[in-house]
Amino acid sequence: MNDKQPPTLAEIAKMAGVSQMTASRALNNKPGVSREKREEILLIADEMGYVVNRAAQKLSGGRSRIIGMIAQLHTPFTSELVMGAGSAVRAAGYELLLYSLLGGDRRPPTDIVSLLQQFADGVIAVLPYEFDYLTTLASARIPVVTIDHQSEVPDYPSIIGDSYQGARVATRHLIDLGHRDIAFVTGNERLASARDRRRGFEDAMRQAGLPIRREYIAEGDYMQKAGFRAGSRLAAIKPRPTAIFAANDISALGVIAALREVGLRVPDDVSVIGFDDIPLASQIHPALTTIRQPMQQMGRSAVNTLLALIVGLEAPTSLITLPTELVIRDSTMPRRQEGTGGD
Amino acid sequence: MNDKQPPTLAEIAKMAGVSQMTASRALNNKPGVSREKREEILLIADEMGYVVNRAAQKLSGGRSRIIGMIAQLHTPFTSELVMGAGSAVRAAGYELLLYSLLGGDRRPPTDIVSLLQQFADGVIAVLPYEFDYLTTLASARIPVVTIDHQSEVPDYPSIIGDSYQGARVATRHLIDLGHRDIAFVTGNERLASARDRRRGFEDAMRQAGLPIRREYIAEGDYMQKAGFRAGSRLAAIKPRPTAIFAANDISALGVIAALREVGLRVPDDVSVIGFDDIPLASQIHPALTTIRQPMQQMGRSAVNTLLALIVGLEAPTSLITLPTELVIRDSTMPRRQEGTGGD
DNA sequence: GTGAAAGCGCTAACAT
DNA sequence: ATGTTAGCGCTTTCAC
Repeated sequence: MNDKQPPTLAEIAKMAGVSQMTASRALNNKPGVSREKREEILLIADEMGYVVNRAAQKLSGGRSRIIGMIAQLHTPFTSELVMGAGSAVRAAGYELLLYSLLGGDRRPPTDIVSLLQQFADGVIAVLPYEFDYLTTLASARIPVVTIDHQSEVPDYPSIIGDSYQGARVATRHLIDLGHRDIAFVTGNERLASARDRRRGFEDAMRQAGLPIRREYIAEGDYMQKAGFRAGSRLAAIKPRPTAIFAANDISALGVIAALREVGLRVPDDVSVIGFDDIPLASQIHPALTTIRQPMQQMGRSAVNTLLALIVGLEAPTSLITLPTELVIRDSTMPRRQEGTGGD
Repeated sequence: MNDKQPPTLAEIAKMAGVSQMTASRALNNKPGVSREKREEILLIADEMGYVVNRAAQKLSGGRSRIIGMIAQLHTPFTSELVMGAGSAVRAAGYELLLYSLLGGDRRPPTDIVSLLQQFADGVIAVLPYEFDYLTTLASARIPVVTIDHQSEVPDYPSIIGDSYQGARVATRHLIDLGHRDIAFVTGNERLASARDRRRGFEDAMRQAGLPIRREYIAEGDYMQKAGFRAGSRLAAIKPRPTAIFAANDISALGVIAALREVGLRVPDDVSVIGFDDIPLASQIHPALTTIRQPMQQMGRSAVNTLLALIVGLEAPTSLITLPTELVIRDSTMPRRQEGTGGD
């Protein structure tokens, strides 16, 4: 381990024969330095391998040029969010630091957010909790933007995919294929997106004049395990649904696995449609019909909204809704005419 | 946005009628404070919602109790690592902050690591690069532990799964099933794990007296896309391999998708075995036979090694190799006796 | 255009 | 057991 300490601003300044402030201004691209000096300072800093200490930068009241993000990272959905946010952040000369909620976390991550606030200029929150937890936050010293998490009275700007419309379109797709016995696997209904998808499903059914059977609404939570349980339950009901709309792709995978376990084929026996269009959706067999949500773009929008807030601009709107889109693949097909649904 | 600034140590100290240092000692569980005062200080801090500013803490030479981790987060493998590391870190009263390498990143993340070092007491690196990049690091002011990334001359302690043994066992499994025409899809060979798996494959083949055909070694990089390409290529070779060993599960998924696309069935026409045992492996169809790597435990080991280093202990060993294990599921089966492999 | 002083919130080191 | 001093690396004033 070579332990030569990294150079500090003071050292760079001394080498360049200027004051710390001048060096600081030069390195931060701020006015008030002659072109000559600026170039020399930059050169020296580069040669010395100078890297600004962002902790000190932030502590002294400046910008750290870091965006914090808090999310349950081990899902394809948040992975895509991170990729989108990451590229947007870099394009703006910032860096993204992440905090991952663990699976079982139920507690409000209050101190985590304040931790992030100590380092970052803004934070993006993707929380699988009721909104209350967020508003409980000790203080919002820096801007916060949420994804997939709008509240009725938005305290923070939010980016969401159009879950309601997407769910309607998904349901409509199934109906157009001739299905009438359609089941729904809910998401984590502490999240508005899950409630919206359910509403979308129900409204579409109603508008088609189709009944919404209580047993056909199976509880899920956006995770595969619950999707599997829901699928098992639904497979056992008589008459069995001929189509299932799962609130997201991950739970659709669970549903499909459960269906298979009892010998049902997808889509021949049961059509399945998901939501999100995670990368995996197109890779599995059968390729999943789903509603595409522009996840990477959601990450980017969150960053851009945050960046605007950091610079002091008001957020253009407090709720940005991005459109969703039906992607038809192989897991849905027209209802079979024989009395399949029955038994 | 309520903007009451969070209280500082100074305020807590004043409220408790003690000096800052006493408050600091009390809050950090350090000796030198009477039980009475300590309790009062803790109480006040709690009531005021005091949260230590870790940036300041670190800057002043203390511990921030943060572990940094840098990895390409959007893979199931690293997700598991993060979960393991996250739980270990919490158990020790630390927090984990992550930096995600983006897909296309080729450049050495030098300044990122130094960024992390400014905040954290130690960093875990999972780098999809040659080791050189890491050693290039400006300075190692704080301990660094790597996962899946040992070098020949380890500068940093490393945690790895036993890729060589695992690959031998995987290959042996295929051989025991009667396969002779066995193909191998490589991993990202800039990583030692990928090279080890290839060696394990080759040694097992050799020891069984089986030939290693050049065309049966298809280049991959641990990602699904490359797995798909490899699968397509292998499917077209005559005689076609009757079994394929993919260097990790993700590329095995790609292989399977490619096989399916040309009408081949898994495992009936071609057996496929992966490596890692990501959660998805058991969920897809057919459930994937694979070599289990204790990913969460690898994350935990990395944290514990790091923690020891932080406390000043020497790392017990500089290379911790965790055992791997064969998990037989449905994607492999005995070679069919009819002249299948041929055409 | 440049610099000096002060301080962000905290903790080591050295008092007492 | 407790307090005082100094300083981490930087940026904000406010000078010139």
